[in-house]
Amino acid sequence: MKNMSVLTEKAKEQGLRLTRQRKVVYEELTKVDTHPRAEEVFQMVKRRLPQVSLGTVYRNLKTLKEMGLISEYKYARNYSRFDARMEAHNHFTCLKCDRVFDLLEPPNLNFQQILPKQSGFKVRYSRLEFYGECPNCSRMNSF
Amino acid sequence: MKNMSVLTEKAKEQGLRLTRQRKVVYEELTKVDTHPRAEEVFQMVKRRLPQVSLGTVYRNLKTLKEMGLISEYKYARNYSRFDARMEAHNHFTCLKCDRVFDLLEPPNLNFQQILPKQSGFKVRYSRLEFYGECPNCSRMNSF
DNA sequence: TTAAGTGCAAATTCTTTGCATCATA
DNA sequence: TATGATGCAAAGAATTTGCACTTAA
Repeated sequence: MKNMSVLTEKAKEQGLRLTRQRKVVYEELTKVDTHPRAEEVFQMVKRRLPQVSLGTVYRNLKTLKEMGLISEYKYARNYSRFDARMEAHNHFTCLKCDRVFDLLEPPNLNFQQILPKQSGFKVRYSRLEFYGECPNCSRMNSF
Repeated sequence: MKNMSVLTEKAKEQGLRLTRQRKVVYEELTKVDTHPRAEEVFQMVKRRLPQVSLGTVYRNLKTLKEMGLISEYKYARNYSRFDARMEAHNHFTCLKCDRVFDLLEPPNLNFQQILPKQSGFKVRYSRLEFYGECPNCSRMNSF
């Protein structure tokens, strides 16, 4: 699993230990593309490490984020969702089933179209979030 | 103040009462363009109605949102920000001073560029959020 | 008059943290 | 073996809610 070598590398690089808990949190997060919440990650990790605590999961999610290996999204809900996919991409949140989908097509946004060059705003990053019905919920036509 | 007649209208329309607290919450929110948090709205309202409670402010923000008179933004923080400006617009969040600016230029986004027509995703609305340095913090050049 | 709305405080939800102990490097 | 990480439980921060009282319509 090449993902693990990235983790090992980064950990050594930053003088951090590679504990079983940290490894499993990262492994489980790379397995899914559902942008799980901390509680959901906790449940996934718990299946493999029954003794793990929620606090440890929170601490490792924070550490992995600081290592640049995962992203945290706080948009549109009162809790965070986590994602091990690090390429720039957009999200589609289904208002019905609450799932978050990745939209991998590049956004192709022209910032200058929106932010005039002389405005003085320096964009570090941007996020484009879509909300609506996913194909599955849309098909059931019961919105 | 024409904003108030909108409130009166909507309230009558939906069989809701127009209490002093509800009125002042809305009035204060229309006065600012700083996207205040619930606690900040509470402080603004408290200056005019010292007896008001935080719970009442939360309840009224929720009600006003349901009335379609204000918007709630939960992006990027663990708390909400509220806004009485209802036209579609984008936001710029300064990573340094944490202020949120309105960007009124229309986004001019072509959804189909990002979401292929046949994808099955039905977009209800989208949000484009910029993050970076505002003109003021950018000028101080100390990021 | 009467039910929607309020004030107050307690409860909920998500997240962080202090501390004694554990285990990686 | 030294110290970064863990488990546990308690604390925090933002928000919601139950209940008796108030007030707009």
